[in-house]
Amino acid sequence: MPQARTNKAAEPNGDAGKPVDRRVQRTREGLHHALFDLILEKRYDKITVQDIIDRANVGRSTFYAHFLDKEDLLENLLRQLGEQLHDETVRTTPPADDHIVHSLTFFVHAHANRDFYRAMLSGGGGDLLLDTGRKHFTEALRQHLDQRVEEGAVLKIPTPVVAQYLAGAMMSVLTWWLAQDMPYPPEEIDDMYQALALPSIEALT
Amino acid sequence: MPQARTNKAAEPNGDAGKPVDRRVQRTREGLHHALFDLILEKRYDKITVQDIIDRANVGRSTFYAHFLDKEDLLENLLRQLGEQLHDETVRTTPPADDHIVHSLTFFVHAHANRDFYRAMLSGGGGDLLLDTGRKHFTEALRQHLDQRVEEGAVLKIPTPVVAQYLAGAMMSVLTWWLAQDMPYPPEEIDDMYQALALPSIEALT
Amino acid sequence: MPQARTNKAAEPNGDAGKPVDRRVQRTREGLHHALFDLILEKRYDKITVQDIIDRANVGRSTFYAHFLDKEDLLENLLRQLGEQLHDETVRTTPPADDHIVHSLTFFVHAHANRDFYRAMLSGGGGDLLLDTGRKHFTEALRQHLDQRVEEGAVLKIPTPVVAQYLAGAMMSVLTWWLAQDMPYPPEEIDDMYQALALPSIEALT
Amino acid sequence: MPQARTNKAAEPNGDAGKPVDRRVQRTREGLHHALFDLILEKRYDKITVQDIIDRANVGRSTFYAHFLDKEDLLENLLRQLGEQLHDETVRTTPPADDHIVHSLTFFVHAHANRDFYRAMLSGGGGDLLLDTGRKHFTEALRQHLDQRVEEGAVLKIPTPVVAQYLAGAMMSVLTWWLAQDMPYPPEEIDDMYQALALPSIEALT
DNA sequence: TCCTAAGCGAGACGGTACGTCTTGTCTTCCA
DNA sequence: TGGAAGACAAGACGTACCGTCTCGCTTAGGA
Repeated sequence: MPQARTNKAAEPNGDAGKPVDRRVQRTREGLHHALFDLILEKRYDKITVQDIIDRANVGRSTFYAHFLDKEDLLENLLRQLGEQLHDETVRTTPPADDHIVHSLTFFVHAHANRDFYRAMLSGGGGDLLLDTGRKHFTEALRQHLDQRVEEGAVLKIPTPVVAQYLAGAMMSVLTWWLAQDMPYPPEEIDDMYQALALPSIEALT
Repeated sequence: MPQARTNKAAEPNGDAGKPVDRRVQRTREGLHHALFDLILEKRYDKITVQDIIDRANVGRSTFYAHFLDKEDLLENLLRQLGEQLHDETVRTTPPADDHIVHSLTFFVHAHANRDFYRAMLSGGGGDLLLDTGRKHFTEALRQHLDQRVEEGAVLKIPTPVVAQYLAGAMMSVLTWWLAQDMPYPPEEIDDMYQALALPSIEALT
Repeated sequence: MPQARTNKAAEPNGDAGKPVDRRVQRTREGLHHALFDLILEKRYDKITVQDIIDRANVGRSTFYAHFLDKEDLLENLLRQLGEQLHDETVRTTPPADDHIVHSLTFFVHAHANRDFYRAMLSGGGGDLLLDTGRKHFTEALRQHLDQRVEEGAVLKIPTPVVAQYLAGAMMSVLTWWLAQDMPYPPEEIDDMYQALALPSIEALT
Repeated sequence: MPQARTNKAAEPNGDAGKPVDRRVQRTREGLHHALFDLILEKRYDKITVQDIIDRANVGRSTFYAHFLDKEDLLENLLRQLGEQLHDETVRTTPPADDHIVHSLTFFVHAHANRDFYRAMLSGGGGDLLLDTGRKHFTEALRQHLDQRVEEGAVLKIPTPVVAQYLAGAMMSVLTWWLAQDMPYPPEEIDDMYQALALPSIEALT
């Protein structure tokens, strides 16, 4: 019976609760790095736990003390990357933006980490990556739309359907763009996405 | 080295070359059935080749004589379902249709086979199902759009991007709809999809 | 849950029941040999299942398909050696023998297989070897003594105690003799054993 | 490289050199107790170091600061019990005794500590117990026999062989007696042992 | 009485072996 | 004699212990 584990990096916020052995932090980061590097080298679904712990110079039991399995580690890694992405989004947002959602940031982030993204999408781990991305995106859209509803707008189509529609379209375009070796710069592909998405949204009310 | 195998269902049409041992056909169908049933019972990615051959009352080597692996069998099974879907599409199409593609058929088919679809999407085999669906859909869209280009229309956005966008949106909505236990009848969810897709297409020219 | 397994070499006797794949027999013998060889090379309790299967060129699961664990394999091996010993005992017995039990055969057998015996006794697997030996010996003694009782003899001490006493003494002398690098030929050490054992037996009635 | 450790209980005699933190003594005793108790509860070879330190409320490193491993701890424990046995032997010896060695004390001691003995013998730790016992016994016999030789006796059989023979027989009878749930009182089983051993010794000269 | 070195609990860690599981190949037997 | 049954090699999995180690806390014993 795989018992629940912490799976939490030490909260970076002020000095709180647990002291958290510095070793723990180092071990977790080492495993993150090891997986990240390995993904760039071989298909995700061919990577074994043994590969990871060899790379990270970590004992087998240590791995299982921190993560439930390879996938759990990946989720953690993705969460971290997601937070990094989110920080960028928030920090770099131009105040006035006629785009419904920060889709550009996605494309830029994918472009910057193209090797990793491509490796994930073609190596069998794409599901998790896309699901994570879709979830973020859907959430952002939902908030945007709900806000408009609160402002009095009346939508012909339920919010979740719209959010799901636009997020799925986004992920699909992103995937295709990466698989084609990014034949357009991030800004251009984003323009296309927005050009397709905006009419749908405008037609909502 | 996994050598190439037949991987072809025996052509059912009378004329063709091979006589095709009736036993072969029976074996293949037995395996199809076994996998289909098992998918309804347990997560796809927890189903083992052993499970399948036990269910089908077939020896291990027999399985590998017909299919490369579990996934190959699934592809075969999906192809069969796809053909069934295609037949329905073609047969039932109303001649004049303001919808760009036969999205309704997808929803209807998913509704009819909801248990199977849901099992696939939540059991780890969703990728293959969605990819197959997306491929069909993308292809239909591409043909539709190319035809319009040939008729002289000038599109602001490259055809493949549009096709990918709309297909991805479709799959995403379909997935959400199934995961939510189909809160709308197929016709209604399809209307929503079309309501979102049409403005984008009209804005293309 | 480790389920019960066959643990039976195919009966060599005429044509009976199971056909028994020849491979099975070969695998079992290969594992026997591998363990036997390894025992001569390193302490028994430092031998791992991995060592054994590497040596025998056998897959891990194959090992566990045939034996419960390392100890189970050893038991099988010892049983085989025991049968070999028993055959010798029966075959070579001089019809008239003033010795109470065939102790000489033990010493001779140990002498012939001295490397194996010594390795077992010093390598942590002595228990099993001695228990097997003691069991054989005790049984032989019990039969001898019971027969005398049936012939009308009256013993001052219960048969099992006597059998246990003499068998334990035997194993102890055997162990010591081997540990000392057999400072006497088998016949001589056996004479000593008999010289010590006979007075006890004669005093019984 | 496991370095040598003290492995010595603090000399109880007052004057000696080192002051020896009282905590040390307490810790060692706690571990002894913990192991002793655990042996009565579960098979010796299923007891882990973790079990022991949990029971003793001791840190892992503390355990290894005092003992090399589980077996080392057991040896210590047995040595302690052995000294207790030896004290009894010496203290309670009747001045004149026609028995060659104090075999009775063994039986009595085993009877008094029957639970512990039985647990050891059936739990995989019997070897160490019996070896310790056999060593004590052999030594006592050797002294007895050597003394007789010095008195001019001529033995037909080398002393070590005889000692080994009688000690092994003793341990074997003891083991059997315990395994049978002690069907005779200690005095009776000892009488049997002596009745079997004495004729052998008398026949020596 | 204070101070300091030691003993200690707690437990993270690298390692190793275990017994289980699944895969895709290969051999044997049987119809 | 061709195909089904299933034995097999390979190797990853998650678990269980081991013996080492690094932390701070507590505490005895010499100053």
